[in-house]
Amino acid sequence: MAHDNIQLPCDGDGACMRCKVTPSAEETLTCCTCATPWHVTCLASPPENLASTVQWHCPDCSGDPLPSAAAAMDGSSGELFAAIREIEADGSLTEKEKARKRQELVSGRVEEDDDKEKKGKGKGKGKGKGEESSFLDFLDGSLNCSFCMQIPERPVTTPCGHNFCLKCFQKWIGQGKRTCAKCRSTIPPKMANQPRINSTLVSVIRMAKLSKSNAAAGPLKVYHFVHNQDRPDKAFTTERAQRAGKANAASGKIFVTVPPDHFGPITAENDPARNQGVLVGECWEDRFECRQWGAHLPHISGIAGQSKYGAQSVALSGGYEDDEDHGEWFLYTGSGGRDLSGNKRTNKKQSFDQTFVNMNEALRVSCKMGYPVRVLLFLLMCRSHKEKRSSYAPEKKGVRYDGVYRIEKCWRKAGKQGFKVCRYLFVRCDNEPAPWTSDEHGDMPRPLPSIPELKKATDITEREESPSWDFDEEENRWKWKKPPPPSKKSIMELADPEERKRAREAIKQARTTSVRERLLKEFGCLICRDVMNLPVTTPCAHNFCKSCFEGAFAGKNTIRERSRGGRTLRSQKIVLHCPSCPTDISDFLQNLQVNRELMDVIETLKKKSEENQEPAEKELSEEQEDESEENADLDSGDSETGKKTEKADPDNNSQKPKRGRKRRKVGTTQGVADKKDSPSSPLQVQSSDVDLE
DNA sequence: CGGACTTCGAAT
DNA sequence: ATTCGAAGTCCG
Repeated sequence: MAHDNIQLPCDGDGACMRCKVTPSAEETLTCCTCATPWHVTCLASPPENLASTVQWHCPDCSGDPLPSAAAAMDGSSGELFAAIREIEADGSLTEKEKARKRQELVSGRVEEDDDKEKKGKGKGKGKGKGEESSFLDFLDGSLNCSFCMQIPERPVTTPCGHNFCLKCFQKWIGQGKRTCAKCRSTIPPKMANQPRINSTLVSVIRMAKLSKSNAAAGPLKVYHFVHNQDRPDKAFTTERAQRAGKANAASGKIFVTVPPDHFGPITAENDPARNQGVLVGECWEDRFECRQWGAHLPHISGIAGQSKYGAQSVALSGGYEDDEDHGEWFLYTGSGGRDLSGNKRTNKKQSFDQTFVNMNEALRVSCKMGYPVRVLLFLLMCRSHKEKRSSYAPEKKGVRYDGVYRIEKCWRKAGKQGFKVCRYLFVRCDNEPAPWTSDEHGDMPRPLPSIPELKKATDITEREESPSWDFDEEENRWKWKKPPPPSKKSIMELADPEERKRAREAIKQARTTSVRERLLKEFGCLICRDVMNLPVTTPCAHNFCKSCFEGAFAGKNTIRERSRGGRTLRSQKIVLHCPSCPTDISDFLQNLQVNRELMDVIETLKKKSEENQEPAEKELSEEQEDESEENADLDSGDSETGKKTEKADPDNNSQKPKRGRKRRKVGTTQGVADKKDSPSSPLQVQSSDVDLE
């Protein structure tokens, strides 16, 4: 569809997008502003002499940007181009350095010193060179933002399937550019005005960052607590549950090994399935899934706790009109005081005073003791659907773990409805940065905010003794200064040999399935639920297999012929909604581009998981040896669990050239011996269930 | 949009 | 044993 008068650069593979030929070096001209290669012979007005070749601007950079934007920017863009030219002319810089400097200019960010940000803010974790390189190895540079050449921060994806940092992208747009910096496709105005963060890519990057620590993970430590192992992997799987709503579902298996009365962050040693713990910013579809990862156990109640012991977590959902959320700190309202008799689970009306009993008292105990309280935020319940959503607002609905907070004070006051409510001041105290910041470090102790309502408060409670969870000045991090309260549950459960046995099984199972599970969780197509094949990213930042996405609109035209009385009138555009949200994506559908960068990463991960398969099996067999006396009943017991097995693998494999096979020929004889046709693991049940949605 | 229906853990 | 809770879904 390329018209002759449209100028196009070379694509990511170096082929001219106009004539489809890959030009030789002599025939390639590189723009000195944006560093994009162009095919000389396809240019409408190629440079006339050598001098102008050296400092050549491509048609996109030399021409005026959008008139309105150019007017708004006035003379500054001229200065910018001059500065960029200067960088390009500097022979002492490598290409990468030039790219970085260009990006600094465009983004307005000035970093005098490369290492500065890496060294600052101690935190012991040290984003040293080693970690960085393994991180890059893993992603193989395929996701790098074209502006800054780094792993994209807050990645956004253009409809043409290219990924950039949100900030870099916005600066580019701010310069009046309306074409993709990589392929020169036009960027639709909606994307330009309101780029959405691609949360799947965020997950990719997070996984990549963790890959090193996971790879180095040693043998599993003794679990502390495991229960509900006979439950399904996912809540809401039975037919009955589907009929009656999600509340009917048996809540799923608990994946982490913390006791239900565990305080504070959930760390890697209690996460045998992933060996990463529950990370700040982790999101779940609903409260069932959140519960399975141990973050907030009650399925309905907003507060997890015991009145004599303390509260472990709270859910912040905006269900109480008196709540105020300021991010790093917020005011929380206690429970009770509402008449929920019968089935009025949604009654918002207060009909009597709240007192410090039950869960409210549990929160007060945590306040007095200075325990860390996990905070779960219900997304899209605090923020209205209607208000213009910022780039930072997650596009998914669900629950997000925001880290641990301390309750610095609590009191009672008259609520908006006249009845007294219990109030709690939560202040963040987590070693990981909050999901909404780009900080490298977690919280530092901060002064308490001033709370006007305290003047009218009664029953004010403050901490008297020193807090259990506090900031350690020497280590520069939050930690338990006093031992956390001992779990009252775990000891009992550990004493039960039956539980122990099941726990071991669960851990084994978790290990063998974890890679695949994570792939599925992070890269599942929102339609087929399998790992994405040929991923496409919508402008609203949702990801699907190309075929699923197209399938969803099969038979629907984007243009409707309006006819009345036999006469054809003007054609009218049809609005087609994204399968995951109400965004109109009919324009995007017209020219569907695969997110090849994302696809590459998925391929890498798939390969990696194949390679991991063998070591995992080996470890499994070792473990089976040392508990062989228990093995007899293992196989018989498990067979009825109609688990959702991943059936799509054979299909996928058959479509792709089998690189894995080729590589394996190195150690053929041994490889064949190791490789069984069907894994012996008991979770490979016959996949009779074609369990769709 | 509001009511009926369901689940699980905790507190009593 | 019984009650209740910052839930989720279907149905009218």
